[in-house]
Order: sequence, then structure tokens, then C-alpha cells
Amino acid sequence: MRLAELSERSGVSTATIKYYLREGLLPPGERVTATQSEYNEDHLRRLRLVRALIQVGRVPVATAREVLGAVDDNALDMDERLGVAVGSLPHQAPGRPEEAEDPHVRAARETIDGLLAELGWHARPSYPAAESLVTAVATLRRLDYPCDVASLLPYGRLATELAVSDLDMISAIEAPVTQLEAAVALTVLYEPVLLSLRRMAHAEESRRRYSTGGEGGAPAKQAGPANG
Amino acid sequence: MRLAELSERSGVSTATIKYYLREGLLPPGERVTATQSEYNEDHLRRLRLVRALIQVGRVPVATAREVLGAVDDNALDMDERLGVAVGSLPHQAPGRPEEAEDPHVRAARETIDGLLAELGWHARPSYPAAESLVTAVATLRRLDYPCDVASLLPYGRLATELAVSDLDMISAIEAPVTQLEAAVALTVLYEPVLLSLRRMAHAEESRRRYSTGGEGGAPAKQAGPANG
DNA sequence: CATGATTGGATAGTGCCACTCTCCGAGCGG
DNA sequence: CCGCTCGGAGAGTGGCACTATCCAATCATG
Repeated sequence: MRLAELSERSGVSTATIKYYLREGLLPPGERVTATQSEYNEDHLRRLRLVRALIQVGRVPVATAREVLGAVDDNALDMDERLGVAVGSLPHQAPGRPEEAEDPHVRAARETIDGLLAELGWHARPSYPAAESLVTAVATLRRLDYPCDVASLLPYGRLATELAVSDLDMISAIEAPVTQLEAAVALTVLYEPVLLSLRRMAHAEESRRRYSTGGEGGAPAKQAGPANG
Repeated sequence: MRLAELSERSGVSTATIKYYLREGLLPPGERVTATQSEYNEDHLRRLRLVRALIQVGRVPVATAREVLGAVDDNALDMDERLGVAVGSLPHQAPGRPEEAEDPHVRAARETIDGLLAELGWHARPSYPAAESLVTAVATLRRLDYPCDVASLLPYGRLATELAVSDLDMISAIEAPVTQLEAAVALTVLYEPVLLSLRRMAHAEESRRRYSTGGEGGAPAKQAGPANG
């Protein structure tokens, strides 16, 4: 198909597709003539993935390029590609190095070490997600909110269960290439699912605890959306 | 204290503090003279919260104003304030109305209805988090990734447990005003904690399943960070 | 009272990022 | 041959979170 059809079928403007091509998020089409290229279903699928990563997963364009580059890198074996790809994914802006001397950051690291020991994990400190965790915990401590090992432990245990569920899902994907892509896509795209469900569960549990109206039908005001 | 001291103690530049004052994220100080204002510990605490929401929680400035405005709104009772505040928090850019006719979106809504029924939740469709969920599930379906009720159910159950844990934490906060702020802060600031732990758990579970090296000490290559 | 520094307020500018517009020459179809 | 589309490249746009600059009032000091 031509660029125009790729655009129509994906719902992405031709200008944006050209931009993605330029940025290396999308492999170039097969050149038919000196001025025309042909795109196939793989391009369409990749384009949809790119859009999903960027729009739903909030992954920056530069990061998406890295991640997809690792997925496509035939010089690496599957494990390495997975590691590089998932490791490139961001959580948030990296903390500045000055924070290393902040006592809150220090305390956060100790808390997290304790948590990992409690969970029996062997996470390496270089893992980017661990750095995000340090930043988040340090921020909570700065605001005097609870985030000791006891507070974090339920989160850690639930994360373990999530991981089991996630890897089961990924294992169920067939082709190896798709499986690698799936690991990236499901890691990123299930994040909004998880966060949305958590907030909905908050509303639900809140109502369950504090609802003063009828148990069953009356719309409780507690944590109601009041949206609009 | 003066603006300069507020800046020094919070680590936020005076220019940024002025910006937050202008934007209404921070209440004005008590005017001492026509050209000077006095700030107190509450300002400092609020400023830290604002920074945490914006930098760690990735909340847009305009949204933070809404959220904090609701927290401070004395015209509403506690339940209403909580509802408005948490309901204002974003997950992601809102989907365009055209998506309403997309069959993927339709299918996503049906899946979610089924999920909510299975979980026994009474969530209202107007809840913003539910809309984010629809977008995320529709995106997954568009990419042919599994996200039927069976796939989502573990997430829903875990979200329920999270909510119990979270509300327990919030209940442990003492003063009512602080409790309201805590609900907002913990809702937002535990999100990166959760996501980080999930990714770390992925690496952990992945190694547990696929590690070919020694069981205990050898650094497995599977899902290793390979970072840098 | 003179004077230089500081404060808080207003306005305009900066940097980043994800596009998006505009132009261009090459080709294709009738 | 001619109007059209195609793909490529560079510059421009808009949103956002600051940030730099200016200004008049005021404070500390001699």
C-alpha cells in the first residue's frame, strides 16, 4: 500500500507518518520507483504499536525509537533485546545527581533495600525502575507520608502476582518476534489499565467503607466522581 | 518567612514559586507591607506537595490547580472534595469523541462492563478512570493483544487489594485536612511506586522462570537491564 | 535623609517536544 | 503534455513549564 493508504488505515496523518519515518520509528517502505514506496501489513502493525506507545503509554518519541530498535536488533539474542527494550522505558524524569546526598533519598534507598530483602528479590540497583522507585519513595518521605517497608510490602507482593499474570500472558503469544513485541507492548499498555483499575477500586472500596446511604442501591457520595 | 527563604527551604527557584503563585497552585502569603509577604510552614508543605504532584505524579499545572482547589474548597464537605479532587486527576490525554463509534472501543466497553460485573463493582461510566480504561483496552484490542475479562480479572482483583491497603494507609493519617491531602497525594504518588515495582517484579519473575544459569547467585541475562 | 539592595508583581521570552505546514522535483495516468 | 499524487526535507506551530527581565515600592544602613 502507499503512504496515503497507510495513513487512512491507521488513522494517522501522512505528515505524522513521514515524521515517524524520519525519526526511525517506522522502517522505510520498499521503494517501488525513485519516488514511491510500498508499505505492508507489518508497517501498519508497527505504526499502530508506535501510536499506542506514544499516546497511551506516554513514551517519548526518542525512547520509542530506542525500544523498538532493540526489539528489531538482530545482533542481540532475545533475552538481550528484551532487557534493552524494557530497560529503556522511562517512568519519569530522572532525578538530578544532587539528590544523591539528600537524606531522604538515602533513607529511601535503605527502605527499598529492606523491601527487596523482604520480598526475596535480587534486583540490581542499576535497574532504571529501581531509580524511579527511589525518587518516588524519597518524595513521599519528604512529605512525611508513610512509605516504610511495611507500607510498601503489600505493593511488592501484589507486583509479584502481577508479574506472574503478565508473563503468563506474554507466554501465550505464539511467534517469537511477536512475543518480544508483546513483552514491550504489554509492559507499557497495561500500566494505564492497572492505574485506572486502582482508582476505580479506590472509589469502590471507599464507598464500601464509608457509604452512609442504603447498602445496595443509593448512590453514595463518598468519592463519587462529581465530574463536570 | 520570605519568598527567598521559601525557595531555599524547598529547593524551588523564586521564579518558579512566583509562577505557582500566579497560577493559583500556592495561596498568596500574608502581606506584611505593600510589597512584602510572609509565608509559613503550610506554604512550604503545599509547595512540596505541588512539586511532588507535578514532577513525580506528572500532573499538569492546570490540573493540579483544580485538584488542590477542590481540597481547599470549604464550600464542599469532605466527601465531595475528595471526589472532585481525585476525579480531576488525569491518566492520559482524553480520547476523541470519534472513537465512540470505533468497534474496538465498543468491544472494550463491553469487556469492561463484564469485568465490573465479575468484580461486583458499581462503578459509574462517568468516572474518568473508567474512560482511561476504555481507551487502554481498546488500544490493546486494536493491536490484537489479549485483554478479555479473563485477562483483566487478575488486575481487577489486585486493584481491589491495593485499594484496601491504600485506604488503610489514608485512614492512619490523623488530621482531617491532612487526610484529604493524603488521599490525593497517596493516590498520585504511589502510582510510580506501583509501576516501578511491577517492572522490577517482571525482571524478577522472568529470571525465576527462564534463568539458565545457577539458581542463586549468577546474574541472569534474562531481562537484565543492560543499561548504558 | 540618601542610597543601595531586596522584594514581589507583571510581561515577555526560552527550550523542549510532538507534530504539521509548505515547498519541491519525480513520476503516473489519460 | 498536464494535472495529479507521491515521498522527502526543512522550517514553522502550539502547548507547556518554566525563566529572564524589568519595575516600583520598601527595607537596612550610614
